[in-house]
Amino acid sequence: MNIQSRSQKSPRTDEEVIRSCGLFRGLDDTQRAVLTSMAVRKRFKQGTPIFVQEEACPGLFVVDHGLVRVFRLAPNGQQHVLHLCGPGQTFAEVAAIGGFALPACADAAQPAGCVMIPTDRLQQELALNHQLCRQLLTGMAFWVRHFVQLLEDIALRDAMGRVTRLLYDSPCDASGRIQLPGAKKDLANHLNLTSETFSRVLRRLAEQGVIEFDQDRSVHVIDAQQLEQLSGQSQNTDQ
Amino acid sequence: MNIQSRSQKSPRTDEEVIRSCGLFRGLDDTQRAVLTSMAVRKRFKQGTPIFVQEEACPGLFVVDHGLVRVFRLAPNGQQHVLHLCGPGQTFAEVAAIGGFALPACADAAQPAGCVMIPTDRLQQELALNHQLCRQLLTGMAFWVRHFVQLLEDIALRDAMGRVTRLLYDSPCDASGRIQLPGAKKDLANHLNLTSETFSRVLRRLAEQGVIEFDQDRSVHVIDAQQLEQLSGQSQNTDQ
DNA sequence: CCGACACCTTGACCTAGATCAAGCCAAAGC
DNA sequence: GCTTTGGCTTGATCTAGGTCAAGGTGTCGG
Repeated sequence: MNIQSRSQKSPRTDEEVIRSCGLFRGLDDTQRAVLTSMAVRKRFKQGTPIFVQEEACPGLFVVDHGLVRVFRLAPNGQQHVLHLCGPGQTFAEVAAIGGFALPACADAAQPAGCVMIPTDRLQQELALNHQLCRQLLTGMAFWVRHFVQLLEDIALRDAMGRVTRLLYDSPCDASGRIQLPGAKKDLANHLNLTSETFSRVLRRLAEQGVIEFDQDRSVHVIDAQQLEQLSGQSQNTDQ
Repeated sequence: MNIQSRSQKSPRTDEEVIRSCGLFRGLDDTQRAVLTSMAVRKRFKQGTPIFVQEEACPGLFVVDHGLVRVFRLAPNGQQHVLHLCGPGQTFAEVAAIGGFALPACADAAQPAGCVMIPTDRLQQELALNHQLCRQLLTGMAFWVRHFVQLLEDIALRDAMGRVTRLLYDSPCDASGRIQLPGAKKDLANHLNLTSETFSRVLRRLAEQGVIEFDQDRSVHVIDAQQLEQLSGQSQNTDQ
């Protein structure tokens, strides 16, 4: 529900991709040039694994286009989607910066192109570059806050609360149309729900006239006010 | 289950407290001296609030002695315990470093003494001190990893899995005795369980001969092997 | 010593959401 | 074109864990 007019032109230069990236916002041109000079292009077909957890971290990835699914694999095979990364977002930053093994797996949920900054070069640069260090430190702090939020959602909200919050936080165009990022099953999993429950909750919202489905798999928000209200509260307090 | 012989002498100097702190491990003496020079002592009686979420962050806290409960308050009054901080642990680091409002509340679960490094002075220092910056960056990365772990636990494990993992990760003395940190209700809440469920799971473990209760509210691990096995797997796969 | 109170335990229920199963539809492969 | 495959919906059922209620126990203040 954050109005956003984005026209994604796919083939961008490495420098453009890095500039579009929130984690690097605040760096000046020279700083960005340094990063750009280290950058390596990576391209992944839909469904291909990008890396698996416990491996050494190859580098910090910035998504140019497509969609990357970052998920944690439990010993029994269950998985939990930690993050769906679209253009401008980063993944594997934590391991690249902290210098430890990858805590999660990633694959391409849609055909994806990324810019990668190799771990060792990043580390070299961090050892010298104070401004970059500070920038990433702030970025990391935001990242922790994000996870605290996610934890709260999963711990304190019911299914309806989680879904409405997802919708409320999703970018939409001026007419209130939301393009869901990725498959519903992945979104559901990210919210720690089954796709069945996710589906049922959406139906319930449609029945209550809060949303409508468009033909092209997107969601149209009718009653933004009620959506906000539902997403603001945790647990079911209505009626 | 990590054997640990710690004899906690309560009245420590600020410098000692800061040295004992994991987040600052890796700093040399001069660096630590800088931090020490900024430090402010804080003392809290049991039950008193230390700060509430949404407020500006007063500083980065390091626990000297006692126990601090960091929790997130939902609009409807429910709360979720994010962290129980004992000696040597930090809290409010994220907001102090990132420079934003506090994402959670804190109060003293037991009478507690802390060393606080005020936000503004920390920020000043971060602007200049590259080594400190790098150190905290690594610390932050570990912190994110910790939260990912926590998320996985809550999302992917059942009650038994979460409790056994808590026990397995808790420090014990040489004879396998674990002193539970804080009240059971807080521990249970941290695991996103009710105290009732927590209680039942412990009883079940006792019935299976994995643990025993000591008179002094501590837990004695009998069958460490089985505990490890139970804590290693997610979801119930036995029998 | 006697409440008062907060924590913990235990039992009896109850519900949100998982699981199972069936069917639909669109894209992909042949 | 037909078949396969994978995602999505929907209904019927099951269950882990929450909720409610009733003690039990330890601690504190008087």
